[in-house]
Amino acid sequence: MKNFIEELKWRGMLHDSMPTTEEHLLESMRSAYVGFDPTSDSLHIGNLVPIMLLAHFQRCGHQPIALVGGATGMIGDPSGKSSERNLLDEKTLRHNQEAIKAQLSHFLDFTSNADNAAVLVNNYDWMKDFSFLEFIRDIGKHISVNYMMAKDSVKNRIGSESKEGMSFTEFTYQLVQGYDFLHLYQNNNASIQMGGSDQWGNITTGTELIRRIGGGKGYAITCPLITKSDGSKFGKSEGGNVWLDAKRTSPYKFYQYWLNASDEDAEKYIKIFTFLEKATVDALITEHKEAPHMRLLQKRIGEEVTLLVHGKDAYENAIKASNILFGKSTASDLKSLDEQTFLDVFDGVPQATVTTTDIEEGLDMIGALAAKTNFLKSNGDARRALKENAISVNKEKVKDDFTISKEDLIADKYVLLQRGKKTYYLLKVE
RNA sequence: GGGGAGAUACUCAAGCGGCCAACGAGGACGGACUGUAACUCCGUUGACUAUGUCUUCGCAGGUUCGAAUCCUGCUCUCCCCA
Repeated sequence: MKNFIEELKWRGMLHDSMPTTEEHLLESMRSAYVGFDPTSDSLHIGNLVPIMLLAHFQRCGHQPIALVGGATGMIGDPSGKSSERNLLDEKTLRHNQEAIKAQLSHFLDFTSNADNAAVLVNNYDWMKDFSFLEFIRDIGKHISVNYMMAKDSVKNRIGSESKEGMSFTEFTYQLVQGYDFLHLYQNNNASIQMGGSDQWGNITTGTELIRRIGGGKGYAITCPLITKSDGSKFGKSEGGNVWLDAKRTSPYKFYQYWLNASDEDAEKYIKIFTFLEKATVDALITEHKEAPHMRLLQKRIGEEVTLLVHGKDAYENAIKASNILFGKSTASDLKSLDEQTFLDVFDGVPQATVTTTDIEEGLDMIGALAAKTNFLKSNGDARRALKENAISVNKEKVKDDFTISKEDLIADKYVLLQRGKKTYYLLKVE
């Protein structure tokens, strides 16, 4: 049995654990669970850390349990600034649960016959028939309000600086989550709950219940919350969350998110988000430091994580797309792309439509940039940009005397316009 | 209620009768450099049928050959005294 705690330590994934957790894990196979919020049908990379906790846990020979918080998701965890939750109907809940399981199965083995095959549970299943009266009698009785009030998640909300206050529902959250732990302890033999360091308070409420009601011992392991060296929030790009679902965040953008990590962050990420061995990671870091401009670390993280989440084809397309946007690709590279990949790459780029007649007559650059498309705000702006040598058609710099003709079409209907290095416009011919 | 100062482009801020599409700084964008980074350097930053024309300096009038600039009224902002 591999030492899970050791593994977490060198990866920088251990924030805190209860005393004797390590011994408990070394004794025999154990089961640990992590909760996921099913308010959406996709996880995002913010969920990746707890996922990796479970994945490493399984690789160390233990059994991971993924808990979908159908019940708790309705309440809203007061740790952090959750806004009011919408109630999910059961159909949506089940749909989300299946989608989440599909994503988790890239990291966890649900199907093997081994003892430590992963399990997915939904707390809605045991909470939905639990009446309020039963709950306050059987569970609430064992935990004092004083104990609950001492938690940071509660203190922060009822202190005098807090303007918001907190509803009874939110206050109850820790009890419900705590009960999950007790339930899994009794029914799934789960003795450990893992989560982000903000979950410590909620987890200990669970171990408290296990001690008082179950007469046993529960353990807690938390991991640090991931930060970025520039202070911005991990897992967000301009467009919002970076999702694991390719429909929400294209594999190309997903790959780019990792590639754009700073050197400092990359050293942390490669330990946390890949399964690479310590020796490999150390070698990579040394190599990276010798030639930081090669960005070996970022590329490797992007590769490992994209392969894991989206698979080989998607990863290769992401590389191809990256080379087209940032590498020295040519018009012929562009034309070799099939239409779907082309559209994926330029997803979100401003588009405009011109007629086939425009192209047949030869579309001049002023028309293509401003007069007919409004990509730039005036004809003068377009002239200026041309004079600055800033405009490319299909990745090749053009002057103001250039006209777009049939030969420039990609997949027979697109022309890629570009101002400077990063600003793209897509001209569609109909 | 009385007195004073002000309103200029994305922001700050010069200009106080012709040389003003309006100094300068920041931002933004582009070019060179670079690691799809940072820094640095250079350029662009009202519109257009463009060595020219048109529309802009709180709003509306007026004086003048000529107004961002002077005058009158209005709107708004800030400050001081009551």
